[in-house]
Amino acid sequence: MAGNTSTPGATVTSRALALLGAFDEHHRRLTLTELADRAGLPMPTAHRLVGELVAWGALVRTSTGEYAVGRRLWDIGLLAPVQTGLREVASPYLHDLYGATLATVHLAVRDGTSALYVDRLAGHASVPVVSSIGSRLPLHATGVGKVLLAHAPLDVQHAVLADLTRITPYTITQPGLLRRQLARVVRDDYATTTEEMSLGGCSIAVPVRRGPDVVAALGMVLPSLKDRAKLVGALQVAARGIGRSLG
Amino acid sequence: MAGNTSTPGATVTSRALALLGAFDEHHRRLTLTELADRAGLPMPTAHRLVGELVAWGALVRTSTGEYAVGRRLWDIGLLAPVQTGLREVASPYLHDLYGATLATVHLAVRDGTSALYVDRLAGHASVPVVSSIGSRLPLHATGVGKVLLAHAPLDVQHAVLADLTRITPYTITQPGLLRRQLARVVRDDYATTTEEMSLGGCSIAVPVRRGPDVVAALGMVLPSLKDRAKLVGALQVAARGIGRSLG
DNA sequence: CAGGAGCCTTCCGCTCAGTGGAAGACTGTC
DNA sequence: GACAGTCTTCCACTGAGCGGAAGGCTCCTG
Repeated sequence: MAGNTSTPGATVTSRALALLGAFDEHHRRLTLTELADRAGLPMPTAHRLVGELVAWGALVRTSTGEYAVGRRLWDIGLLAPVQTGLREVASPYLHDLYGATLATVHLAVRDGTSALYVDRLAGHASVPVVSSIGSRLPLHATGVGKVLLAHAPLDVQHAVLADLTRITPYTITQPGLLRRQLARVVRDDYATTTEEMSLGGCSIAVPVRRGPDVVAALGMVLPSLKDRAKLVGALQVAARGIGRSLG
Repeated sequence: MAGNTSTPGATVTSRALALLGAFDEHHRRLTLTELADRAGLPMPTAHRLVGELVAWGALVRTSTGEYAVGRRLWDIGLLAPVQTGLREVASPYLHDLYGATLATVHLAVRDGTSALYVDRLAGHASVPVVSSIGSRLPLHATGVGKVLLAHAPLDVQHAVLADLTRITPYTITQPGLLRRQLARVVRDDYATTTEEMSLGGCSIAVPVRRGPDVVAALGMVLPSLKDRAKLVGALQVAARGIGRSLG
């Protein structure tokens, strides 16, 4: 829109969105300079656009002069269908599970080749875990991930099996081994991990089905897998309940 | 940006944001026509901007051809400081409370003259309630609202007391009566409502303090207030825990 | 306390990105 | 098969947006 643009072809909208995209889990607060830098915009341009975003409420300026994501974007983000159906429906079941076991409970969906954590419950007594709502973790190293992977299209499985990054010494990095595990996940209808994502943490997960389709995975993180049978039972009851409520 | 604009002075960014702002709790899915209408833009303009927003992931097009808020906006919305501190810290305490009582548990902050629900837990056994995460309800008709109002600046109190809309036959609409209740809330350190927001639902709420400041309110919704003393105790223990964790 | 490094903000002339009416395509409905 | 409702594409006109340059402002540091 301007004569002397340094990057002809870039739209105003794309610049504004680049500013929003400059924020991520590790950059929740940014100065104007950082914002301009991360969005690849000259300072004056960033300054003007950021001013508009702040005026609207997409961003806020903190008392320290830094910028953060604003409440209005938070509002609108919550309207995303990511949760509207699934999360809303699953919420009571997650609480039930949490109440019964006091372990960290997770609800995740597959987003490309990652597991996207849609909801998470963690109490005081729970094992500390790395996930948080909205975070993405690899499919091959988490309980919910293995469930989602086992029921994913073949091209996704191939892509994931071709790149098994090691996270802990116990992470499975051999495609053949993981492939056999996935077959077992389909057969037994649940998956487990043992310190594959974080040391000291094990997990169990089951698929959530809407009709015949696996739409999500429900899992929990524990210090050990000793009560496996009981936990799988509890998870499956909750998963069926969620599936039924999804209609 | 354009020669023949119908509304000179409006920036591209403001138009794009207007499109995002077209979504709200009651309009989670919109057709292009509705979007253009609600954003006050001509169809072709809306079409082009929406295309960019979809390409970036701010919006998604559903299988029915309607538009909804996209996953990427959801991601970024979650980074808002609204929850980062408070919600994260409070989460385990809410679960503890839920586990102990199985009632709907709420965490709210004051946003202007409304109570903004930052988190909510509801199980199967709980009374059905209107609130959901991200929703705003009036300060004068909810338990958490009364707590927040009682500790709000005087100008906010005046503004709210001047406009007490009736929601149920039991909603308090007399300023004098509410004023006396607020004094009691400050004295007793908890608030109650009886079918003032929704018929069949009562609530109890207590303030969450960070040092001397009331930063949030913690409440629960129940079919009756019979175990009031015990519930207030549980809420206050949780509220103090949250306050302490906030440092 | 001068000098300087890093921030942020304002200014302003150039120009191309953005605009939206008009027209066309693609549904479903009677 | 006409029609009403959606959505999509086209294109000539132009003012909104661009960003280099310059000016503030706030901390440092010697």
